[in-house]
Amino acid sequence: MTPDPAAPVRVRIAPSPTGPLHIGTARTALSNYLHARHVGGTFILRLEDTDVARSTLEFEKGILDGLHWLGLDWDEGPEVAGEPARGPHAPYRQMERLPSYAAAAQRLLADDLAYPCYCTPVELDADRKAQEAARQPPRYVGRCAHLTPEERREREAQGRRGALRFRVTEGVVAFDDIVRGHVEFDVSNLGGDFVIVRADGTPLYHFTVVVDDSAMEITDVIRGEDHLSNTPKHILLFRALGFDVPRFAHLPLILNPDRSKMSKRKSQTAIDDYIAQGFIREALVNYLAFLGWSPGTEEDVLALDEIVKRFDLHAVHKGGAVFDRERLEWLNGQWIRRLDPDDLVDRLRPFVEAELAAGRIEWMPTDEDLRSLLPFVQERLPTLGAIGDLVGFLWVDEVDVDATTLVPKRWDVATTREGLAAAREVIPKAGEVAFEADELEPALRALAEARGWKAGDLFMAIRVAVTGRTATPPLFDTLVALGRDRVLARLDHAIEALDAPG
RNA sequence: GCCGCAUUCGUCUAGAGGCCCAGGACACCGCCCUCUCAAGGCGGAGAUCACCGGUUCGAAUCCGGUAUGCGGUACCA
Repeated sequence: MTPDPAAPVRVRIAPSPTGPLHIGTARTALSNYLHARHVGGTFILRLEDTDVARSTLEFEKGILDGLHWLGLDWDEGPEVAGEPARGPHAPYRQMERLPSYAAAAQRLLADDLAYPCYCTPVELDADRKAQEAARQPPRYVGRCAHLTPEERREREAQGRRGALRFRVTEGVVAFDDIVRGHVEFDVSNLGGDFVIVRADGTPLYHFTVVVDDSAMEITDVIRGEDHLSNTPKHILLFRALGFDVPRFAHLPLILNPDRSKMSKRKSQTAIDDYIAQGFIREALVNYLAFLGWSPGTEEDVLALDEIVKRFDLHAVHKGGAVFDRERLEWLNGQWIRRLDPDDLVDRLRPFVEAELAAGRIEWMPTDEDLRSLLPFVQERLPTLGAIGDLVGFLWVDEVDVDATTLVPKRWDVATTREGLAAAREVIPKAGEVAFEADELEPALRALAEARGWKAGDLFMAIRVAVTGRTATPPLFDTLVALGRDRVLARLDHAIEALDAPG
């Protein structure tokens, strides 16, 4: 019945192209991937696009791109961008597998395990309302369950197209879920005979998932807990079709802060949005893997290959996990700091370009420019998208400085003017031979000491003058990055701003 | 309503009868480092292990019940 424990593991991720790649889908894909790689199994991608009304090619592409971006490569999957389908069970797109569902439906029909149902949406709605009013659980009333062939012909003759309903038998369906253990459902609570093929002939999820999982020889169905209650329907279908029933593993849900199922309404759910903000794949993968699972050690920053080694489906939790963006950001910072500098430059570039496109900076730095900033920028980036806020002042002609922020807390306007003027004199001299931090810092410290100023106050005045802000990377590295001429010009500009009335 | 699942610091988690009057991490607070901001180091606060019974010499860990939450209940997936 269940797969031979020794048989090679085959798992799949089966997204519906009805929206952008969702955090929950990514996590399910990751769990499947981790399990497959951990046990040396096969990871399959199947597109469940039978909801034609909501499925689009753009969403499909977005989901595939997102999965690739995460580094979750599949062994078998549909043809994309000119690449042929991979794997022995093509096609991997359900709308291209219609004949197999039709054949399976035919078998069920022939065996009288399913029947055409001509009930209209209006009738079904009325049934449901009546049941609700009578405080009964909603269930199909069986109006079409026992139509004679003549009655069916009659309806067809009237031009009515029947949906196909699967006959739900009696009894208890039990299975041993890998994460939840033994689970039982009384079939009488399933809501009666359920539709497996729409009146327009397109098959429904509960049906296609069973036909395909069987055809693709899936051994382990790893999916979200929201499918737990659907599982008995699937098992009934597997049995009716004479198929082996796979093992199941239902993952805990990812939750909104209020502990409801994570939703677009209450949380940021699209992977694309996280990418756009500068989260990196290493962090996202690391974070997602640790939602509802832990290696049982005190390690918390782990690369995908290390997670693969440690991953164990049996150790996955049963309880849902709230998505904690703050923790993701921390992990993102951890991973950004671990990035190779050249790699980081490559990843940063699109975000700098975005700053330019948004008009927040005025020109593009070169890769060398970017690279030279890394020693003091890398550890200050919680996300790649923070680059503009951090050092955007480097790539504009002038910065806005207002007299109030220019004056350090312990200083007054006159001292500030004096300090900046003195710095204006000292800096070019100190930097004459080499405009470097090692030259500038001692000179400015000496200046502060000579005047009896606290170095921090002088530095703050200079910082605001040349960057327009009070929080920046270390001052001397910043001065070097700006270059002598721009430093002097901005100092002059700041002194003018102090002199300006108001 | 019915069915199912779940419940350890605010959050993610460690824990599989004595090592736990519960450990780590994020966030928070303080100190150190320090030119600001980060990063880093050190320390602090934070969980009567949902509750009530039971089993046991001993329970976060086993059993039963209760509560609460969540999921499902579509000709969506």
